[in-house]
Amino acid sequence: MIDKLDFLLALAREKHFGRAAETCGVTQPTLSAGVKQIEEQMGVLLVKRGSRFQGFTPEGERVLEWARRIVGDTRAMREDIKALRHGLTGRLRIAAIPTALPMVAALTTPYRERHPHVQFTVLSRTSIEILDLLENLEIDAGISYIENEPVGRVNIVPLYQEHYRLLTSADAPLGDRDKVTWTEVAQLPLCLLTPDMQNRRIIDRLLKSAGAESRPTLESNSMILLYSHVRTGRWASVMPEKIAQTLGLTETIRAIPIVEPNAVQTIGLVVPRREPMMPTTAALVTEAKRIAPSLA
Amino acid sequence: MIDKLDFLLALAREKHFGRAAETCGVTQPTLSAGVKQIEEQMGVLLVKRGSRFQGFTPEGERVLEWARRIVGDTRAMREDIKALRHGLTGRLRIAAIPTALPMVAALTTPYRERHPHVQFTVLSRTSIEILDLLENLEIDAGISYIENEPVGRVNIVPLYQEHYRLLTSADAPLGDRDKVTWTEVAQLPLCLLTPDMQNRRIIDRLLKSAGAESRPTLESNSMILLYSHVRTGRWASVMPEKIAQTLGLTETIRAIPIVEPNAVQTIGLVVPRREPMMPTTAALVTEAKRIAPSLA
DNA sequence: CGGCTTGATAGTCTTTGGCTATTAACCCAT
DNA sequence: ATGGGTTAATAGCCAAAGACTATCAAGCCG
Repeated sequence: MIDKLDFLLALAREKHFGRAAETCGVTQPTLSAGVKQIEEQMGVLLVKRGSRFQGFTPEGERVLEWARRIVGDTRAMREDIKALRHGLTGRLRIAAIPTALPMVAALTTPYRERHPHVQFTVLSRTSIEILDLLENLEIDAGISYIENEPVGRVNIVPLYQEHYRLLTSADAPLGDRDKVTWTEVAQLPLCLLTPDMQNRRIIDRLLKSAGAESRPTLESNSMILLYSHVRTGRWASVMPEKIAQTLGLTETIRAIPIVEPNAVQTIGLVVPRREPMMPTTAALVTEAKRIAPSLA
Repeated sequence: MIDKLDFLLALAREKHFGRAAETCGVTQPTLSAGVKQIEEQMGVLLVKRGSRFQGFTPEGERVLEWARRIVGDTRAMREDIKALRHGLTGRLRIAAIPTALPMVAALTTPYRERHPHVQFTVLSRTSIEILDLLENLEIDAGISYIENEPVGRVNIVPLYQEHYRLLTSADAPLGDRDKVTWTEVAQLPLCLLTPDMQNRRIIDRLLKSAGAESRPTLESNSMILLYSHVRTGRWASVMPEKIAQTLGLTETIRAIPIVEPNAVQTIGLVVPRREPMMPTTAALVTEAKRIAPSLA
């Protein structure tokens, strides 16, 4: 029964019977039969069919919600019992927005001190994708913006605040300043993240509210790429303070506070709202609460 | 898998392999094998054995908690989908403390107006038993005292307040009074519920704090029995106002307010804390919230 | 020590679940 | 239109799981 619900989750992820079957480690006919069996038990069609996958019926969507809970709880139970016997083990899957990646180490390092047998997988994703992955049980925790609070069934632990800096060469325009305004920043040719990243949308909003338009000269979804351009001394970018520090400032590259307004965004840990949590996830929440004050 | 978890729940209820198997509709070896299989999957002994059932190991208790959630959610899912198709159907299982039984009709009657296809099972139980039944998924909702708030994973909807009355014949001692004190009441030979009922324990506490001892002449777990004694005119009892009204006052039997103190206990609906709830249970909560003000 | 209760074990049979191979429906490009 | 390519359903087969009956072993109690 639970395996069949898992089939359904895979189908929701992949939107394709064959691929869903593959991720479940079964063949396509097996997955088809499994889905059909749930439909018979429920007495309703759950999947809209027609020679190819066409999405779920309303009942199907509802069953999916339940399936996420049930499958999630089942896995959590297994982990829970395993932790009772062997301490914390297994793999903790985390996804973080690119600008938060440098802060992940602040979480994983003390975590590993306490629980050396836990392995980590850390993915760089957009804030939207993170919520999606959480929902589909593909990650155990996310690190993302937490302003628009409760999007879905998640719990939130604030971690730190993003402050924005203009990254530029000391001898470039504005490079000698102690602080700059958003209006001034808007005049520069910038390297920014692509618009699917919330960081970019936040910066766009700030530029716009300063009366300027966002017209970045270069877009990328990689902070490394943005930074390597800035390092040449010929480009400028806007980055959160923490990541700018981590990437390392040289004598020639400066990170200048941007004011008017002195914008702030809160970044936090996002975990599935499940009671109790998986033990590995619970330990991550504990760690987050522990270190949050020291990051403030 | 889910069936096996259900075996485990049955075993927790019955504390006996044979009887548990019977309630699950399987034979004893089948249940034994099922339990053993979960133990193998988890890699831990869950049940303490020794020629007869001796309770659960700590890991077993933990698995039980998860099993309750998972099995409960699975049933809720089935009900949920069924409700989407056929409207609300099925059986709603309620347990209430004896003194609250007359109020159940205030809930079931409007409920039935809206959802005529739902059938009811209403049990009279002690407040302790109600929490136990809720925990073990044997009832969908309870009606009980809600003072010592969150005992376990439940949600609560206040319904009304119990006020205490002395039930006695008009020509018996105190029978002509407009109100009496607890100290006075303590002097009478009373018919009260048995001490396993919380109502009795509350009354005992009130009598004690009035400096008197509780020495009921007659104890029973049935309100009907208590009332039938009072009706003879030779006995007296202490009952909540609502049930006294329902049982019917005659010209000779009076319900006299008891003061010093004018004690009050809140009675409420208690449902499993599950998100979302079973649709039939959710409808009951809606109904409870609707009628609560009119009972105040 | 012997009968009774309770849970485990053995042996048999049915059901379920998974696989491969094939078919049917549809999309689309020629 | 028509034929190739894709995608899900169906058929047929086999292995594994699950459930039942019958029996056994360990305690318990008189």
